[in-house]
This record gives sequence, structure tokens and C-alpha cells, in this order.
Amino acid sequence: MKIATWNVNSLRARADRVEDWLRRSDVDVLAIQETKCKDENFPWELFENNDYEVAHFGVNQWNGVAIASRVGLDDVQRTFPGQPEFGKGGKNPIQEPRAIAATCGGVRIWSLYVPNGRALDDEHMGYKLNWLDILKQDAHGWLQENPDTQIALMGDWNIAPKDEDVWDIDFFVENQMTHVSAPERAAFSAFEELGFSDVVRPHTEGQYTYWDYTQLRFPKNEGMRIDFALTSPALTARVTGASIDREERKGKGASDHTPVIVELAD
DNA sequence: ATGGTGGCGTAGCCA
Repeated sequence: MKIATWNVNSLRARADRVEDWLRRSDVDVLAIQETKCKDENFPWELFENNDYEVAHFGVNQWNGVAIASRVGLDDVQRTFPGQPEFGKGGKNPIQEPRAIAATCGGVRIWSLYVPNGRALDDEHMGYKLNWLDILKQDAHGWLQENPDTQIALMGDWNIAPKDEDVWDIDFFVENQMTHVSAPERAAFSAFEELGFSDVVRPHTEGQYTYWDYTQLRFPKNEGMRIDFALTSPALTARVTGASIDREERKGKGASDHTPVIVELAD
């Protein structure tokens, strides 16, 4: 079985590329982030025509997460318990469409779009850290409930856990950039302390998953590793390989993120 | 190549 995660940066703008990629990648499950649409604008046919079931969570033009699967799609869950709300300036707070789960082929798949943070002193950063803390507490409970459960926390984590995960750590620190700060990294490693593992890194040393559209970042390979699949111990034991599809970042009309793929033993 | 982002929705926000 092959499972993958991909921030597509608008599913409508990327429909043709997503369809092409589904066909050639041959993944069984795809966790999607940033669909950037409501259900009424979601390209359901794209998945149906390729024999994938799909579940979507989107309420406006922002965020939006989905899971496509051809190995079953059961117990769909939108938001995690206690997921913090956000509204800019405290106005009209909602539980944003940043988390959806489904059980696919015996694996509890989460498609996660972690809040960006925007700036170290922005209210969005507090939201980001709180959001991750509540998710961590939930994940802890799931593992305690059943230590053998197979969970994949997949998505755009908007955190670069190691210095090598950005093209120039000095640039990030000097400019007080987000994604590399100590609190963000602590929020990420908290999942590893629970027993979740970044199973992609050992197979993709030195590779990035994201390159900003600006400043010729991709041609210069000035990227970041911010998309991850964190697996529970029982699922980690099944991992046979992983890859980052850098080819998908090339050409006109690419997302700024690449697909990240995990291969599992049957 | 005298450039230097893209998407939504149609101004400005978000990343």
C-alpha cells in the first residue's frame, strides 16, 4: 500500500496536475491540503473518474483538506476534538478546515494543514502552537486507547524541525522567520516524544518538500522540508520506503509543495 | 530574459 500527502495550493487550479499525478503515482491514499474551496466547488468527478473515494472539508476559499482513497474511506472525521478556533483579531472565530481523518485500509489517515503562524509575534503563532498542543493531546489519547493502532499524521506542518530543513538557517534566524523557532520545533518534536516517527526523512536525506514561488527559489533549490508523515509505532513497523516527488514541482502550474509518499508492507 | 509569485475573487488577504 502507498499513502501520500500533498499541499496542492488550490485543487481547482491544480485539477489536471493532480489527476495526472494520481495516475502515474499509483498511490492508494492521498491526503490533500489547501483545496481552497467549498464542497460545492470541489472537483468530485476528478476522483470518481479515477476510482477513488474522497472526503472533503472546506467552508470558504481558505485552507481546505481532503482524503482520497481506493482502499476504503470509513469513519470520516472533520476537525480533531477540541481543535482551537481562529478569527483574525478575535472576530468571527471558527474551527477552520485544517484537519480531516478517515480510516483507509486499516490505517487512520489524518490530512493536516497546520496554521502558518505568519510572524513570531503574531496572534496566529499562538494559534499555531495551541492547535498543535491540542492535537498532540488527542494523539496521545489515541495511542493510550490502543497502542497497536495504525495512525498517519500527514500534511503540511509548516515547521522545519532541523536546520538542514531550510536552505539557509542563518537567513531564517537573522530575519526572525517562522517555521524554525524553538517553540515551533518543540511543538513538532512533542509528537516524536509520543512515539510518532518521521518515516520519510531516512529515505530522503537532504531533500525539500516546498519552494517558495518567489525569488527563483526552486531553480536555486532554496527550499524547505515542512511536509511530513508521522506514523504511530505499529504503522512505522510497516514502512518499507518513502520518497519526495520533486518532479511535480517543475513546470508551469505546479504547486509550491511536492507530494510526499510512504510505502507500506501489506 | 533588462525579468524577479500565485490563488481566490475582483480588493486585499493569505502563504
